[in-house]
Amino acid sequence: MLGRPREFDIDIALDQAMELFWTQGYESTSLHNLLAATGLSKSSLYKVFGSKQQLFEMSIDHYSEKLHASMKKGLEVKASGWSFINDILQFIAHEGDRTPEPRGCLLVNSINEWRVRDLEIKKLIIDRFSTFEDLFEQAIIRAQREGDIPQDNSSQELAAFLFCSISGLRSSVKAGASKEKLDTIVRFILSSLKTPK
Amino acid sequence: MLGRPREFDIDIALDQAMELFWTQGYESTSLHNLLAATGLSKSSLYKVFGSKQQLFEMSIDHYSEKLHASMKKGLEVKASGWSFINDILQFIAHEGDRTPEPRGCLLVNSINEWRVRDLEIKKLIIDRFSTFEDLFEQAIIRAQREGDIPQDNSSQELAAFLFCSISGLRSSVKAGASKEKLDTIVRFILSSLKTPK
DNA sequence: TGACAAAAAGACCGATAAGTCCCTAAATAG
DNA sequence: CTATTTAGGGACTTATCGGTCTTTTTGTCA
Repeated sequence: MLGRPREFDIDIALDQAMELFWTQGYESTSLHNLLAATGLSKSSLYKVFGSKQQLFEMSIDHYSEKLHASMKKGLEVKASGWSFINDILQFIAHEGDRTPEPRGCLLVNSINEWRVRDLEIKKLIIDRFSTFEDLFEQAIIRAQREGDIPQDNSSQELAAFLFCSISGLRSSVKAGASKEKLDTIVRFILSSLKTPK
Repeated sequence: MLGRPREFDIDIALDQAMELFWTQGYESTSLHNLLAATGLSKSSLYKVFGSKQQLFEMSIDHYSEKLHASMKKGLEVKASGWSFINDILQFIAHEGDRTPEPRGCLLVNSINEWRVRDLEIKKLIIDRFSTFEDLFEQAIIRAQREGDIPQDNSSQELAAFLFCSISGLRSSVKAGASKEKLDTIVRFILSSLKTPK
């Protein structure tokens, strides 16, 4: 309790930094940008977050936890596992309607950006990926139980396919595909999940 | 014919620069790296290619033309449209076997890297994308003619789906998915193409 | 009130970025 | 051989990068 009290909220600052990394990527985001976005001074940022890279890692964590929590909640709330999957695909496909410059998923962006350089970061990202794939599998298991997806295929394999499809959909959105094309892709993905192999 | 003759081959230098951008991305590739990779002097590089960004744009062109030519050739040579599609998916899925650090596709990487900043570059990349989607459509049309893909779905829509799936597959490869998982994904993609919707 | 502790401001640092420019080297044309 | 023309080497410029450190401010506790 001693000393001058902090004038900012760490969580809010982290959220703002995360938003910036999400929009711009790691390399293109300068310390200067981060200071402007968070309103922190350089010394405060370094004292609290250590370094740019550590702040990025914390941003990845923060993003994953936030998104995962909201999706987990979504899965619990939705009427069916199938509608959960459907809604996610729709939401992603229509990102271009909500913003002129779709930024996709921070994790997918980052796995593409962090190539050779830092294996620690890659590991961190990959680890988070599996969290989401697990969640998709839960949704698929539920949809199979509810009769919307045939039991012929293993839920794990279906989850891998769905995850891959979503990554591709993200790229297509970024590549500026038309609404019609995106709708078509979503239709195909959904239909593929329903088809016994 | 006047003056000191050039001591390097422009096309070779461009190819080397392209390889570097492909491996490292734009931001992470410094002029210094480019000079080392091409063996050019700074003045030569600027005289011939103008700037780092122009060199990158030329690299995108070069990559697209090279890849497109080889795929076009491949489509002509292959026994069937279906085997062409199959082989491409296998080739991409197994990139991890050929190199410890898969670099994916320069175009997909770049569309992810060039976010907000430069719309000209984004346009250039998107334009190249459609070239490949067209080629996929040709392959699908052929496979439909040959009876390997049902005619129920429009070739254009199938091409959009295939293209999206390939982008996703590339992300999965980069994310270090296991061989089994990648095989599963490929199996699902192929099966989806064969299924009337 | 005064000692103390922590936060904030921002001057400062070395490294490196992309890009310019000048000078020398090397070829040909006359 | 000389003049001309272009290529190449690399010093130089300006800006910005991530990161450190000192100084000042602002609070708490005794």
